[in-house]
Amino acid sequence: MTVTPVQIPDQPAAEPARQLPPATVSRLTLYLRTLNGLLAEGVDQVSSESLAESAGVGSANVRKDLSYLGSYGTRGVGYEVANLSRKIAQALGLTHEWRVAIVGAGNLGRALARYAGFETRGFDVVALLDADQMVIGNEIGWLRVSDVAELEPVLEKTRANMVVLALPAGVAQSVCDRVVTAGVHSILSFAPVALSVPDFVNLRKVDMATELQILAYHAQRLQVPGLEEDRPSA
Amino acid sequence: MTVTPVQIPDQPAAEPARQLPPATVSRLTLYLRTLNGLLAEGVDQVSSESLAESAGVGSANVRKDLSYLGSYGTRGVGYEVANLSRKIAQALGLTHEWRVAIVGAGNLGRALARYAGFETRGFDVVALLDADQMVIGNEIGWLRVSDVAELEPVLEKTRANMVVLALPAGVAQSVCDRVVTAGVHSILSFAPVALSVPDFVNLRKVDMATELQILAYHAQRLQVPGLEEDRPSA
DNA sequence: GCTTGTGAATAGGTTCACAGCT
DNA sequence: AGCTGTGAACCTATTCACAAGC
Repeated sequence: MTVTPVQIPDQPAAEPARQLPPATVSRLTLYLRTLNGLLAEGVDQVSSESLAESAGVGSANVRKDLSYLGSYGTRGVGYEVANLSRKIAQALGLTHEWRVAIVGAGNLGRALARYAGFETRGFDVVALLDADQMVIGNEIGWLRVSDVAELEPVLEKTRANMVVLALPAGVAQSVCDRVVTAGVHSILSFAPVALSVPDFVNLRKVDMATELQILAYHAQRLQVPGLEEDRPSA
Repeated sequence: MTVTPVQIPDQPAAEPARQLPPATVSRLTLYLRTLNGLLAEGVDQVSSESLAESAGVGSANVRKDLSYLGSYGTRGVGYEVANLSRKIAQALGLTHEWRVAIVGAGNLGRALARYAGFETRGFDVVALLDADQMVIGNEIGWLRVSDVAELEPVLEKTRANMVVLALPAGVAQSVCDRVVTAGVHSILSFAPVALSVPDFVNLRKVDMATELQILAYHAQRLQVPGLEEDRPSA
C-alpha cells in the first residue's frame, strides 16, 4: 500500500507546483508583510528563524512553507529578502491589479473604504455602494457612493474583480447572489451570516462577534478554575 | 498500543469536560447565532442537518461538536433550541458580562464602537481611546473618546476585561504591552502586525489585508489555467 | 423511520531531527 | 559552523458509517 500521493499526472510541473496548502497561504501573507518591512529598511538577507519570530510561528514551519515555492534559500545563510518577497507576491497572485467594490456604506463599509492598507498592497477600492438614499451620492474618501440597485452596471463599469460585503445579515445573501451572477467570484464578507455560494466562488468571512466570543471562551476558562462564577462585587 | 487519550487523571469530570477543540469553539459561535435566530422565530427543535446547513459545515461535524458539551439531543428528533442555545452560551462563557475597551478611534475604531452587533451579544463597549488630540473628547456613539495616555486608569475605572486594538501597526505592540500590564488578558487586534504577548494572554487577530491576499491567491489560481503571467498590457 | 452519538478511517497540519549544502 | 530543505513522527480535525435510542 502507501500509494505515492501524486494525483495530477498530466501537468509537466514546470511551475513551482500549484495548489499550496491553505494554512501555508495565510502564513505567506505574513511573511510577505515582514519581508516588505525589511526591504524598506534595506535588510537583504533573512533567516527562517527571524521570519518565524515576526510571524509568530515556528521556524520549521516557515521553511516548509517556503519550500512549497521552490528552493530560494541559501544553506548556511538564509533567504534573499527582495527575491523571496517577489516570489511570494507572485505565488499569491499579487502581480495582478485587484479592483475591489465595497457593498454597504454603513460604519464598517465607510471605514473600509478609507482604510489606507488596501491601496498600499495592490488592492484598489473602485466602488462603494449602498441602498440608503440618504447615503447614496455622498463622497467618502475618494469615492461617491453608488446605489446598490446599480450593482451590476457599476461592477462592470469599474471592472471590479473582488467584492467586500459590509452589510447587515438580512440582505447579505441576496446581494451576494447578485454579485456572483454579475461574474465576481471573490468575495470577502463581514456580514454575520453563513452565505451560500456555488463551489467556484471564493468566499471568505470575517466575523467580529465570533472572534469576541472565542476570546470570551478562553478568558472564562482561565478565570474560572472552578470557583466563583459572576462575583457581583461592590 | 492505542493508548486511551485521557490526560487529566485528577479532575472528577462533573462538568461537561473542559477544553474544547479550537475548531469546535469557533463553530459553536455559529451554531449559537443560528439557534438564537430560531429562538426568535419560535422554532423549538432543530436537527444537526439543518444546523449544519446554516453554519456551512457537515452534519457529522455538528454532532461531534455538540457531543463535546454532552448529550443534549434526542435521537430521532433533534435538539431542543432553547436548551442547546443555553448550553452553548454557557460553554462559551457568555454568561459573564464582557466589558470591551476599544483603543484607536480611527475609521475602524469608530465603526466598531458604533457596531450594534456587540451590544446584542453580551459585549458592552465601555471605553474608546485615542492618541490624537483632535479626536479626544469627541462623542462617538454613546461614548466620549478618552486619551490613550489615560489607558490604565480608564481600564480600571470601566473594569474592562477585553480590549480591541484598532491601531496602526507602529504603535500596536507598545499599547498591547500596556494593556497586558494593566491586567487585561483578552485582546482582539486589527493591527496588521504580529504582536507578541505572554502565554497567559489570549490574543486573536483579524487582518483584512491578509484576507484579501488569500482571496487573490485563489482568484488567480482559477483565472490563470497556465497561460499569461504578467501581461504588460497597454 | 428518523436522527443522534461515536468509534474507526482518513486527511491535513505541525514539529522533530538531521542530512545536505554553503 | 550555520541554516536550509525535508522525510518521518506526531498531533489535530473532518468524514464515514453504523449501532443505539426515540
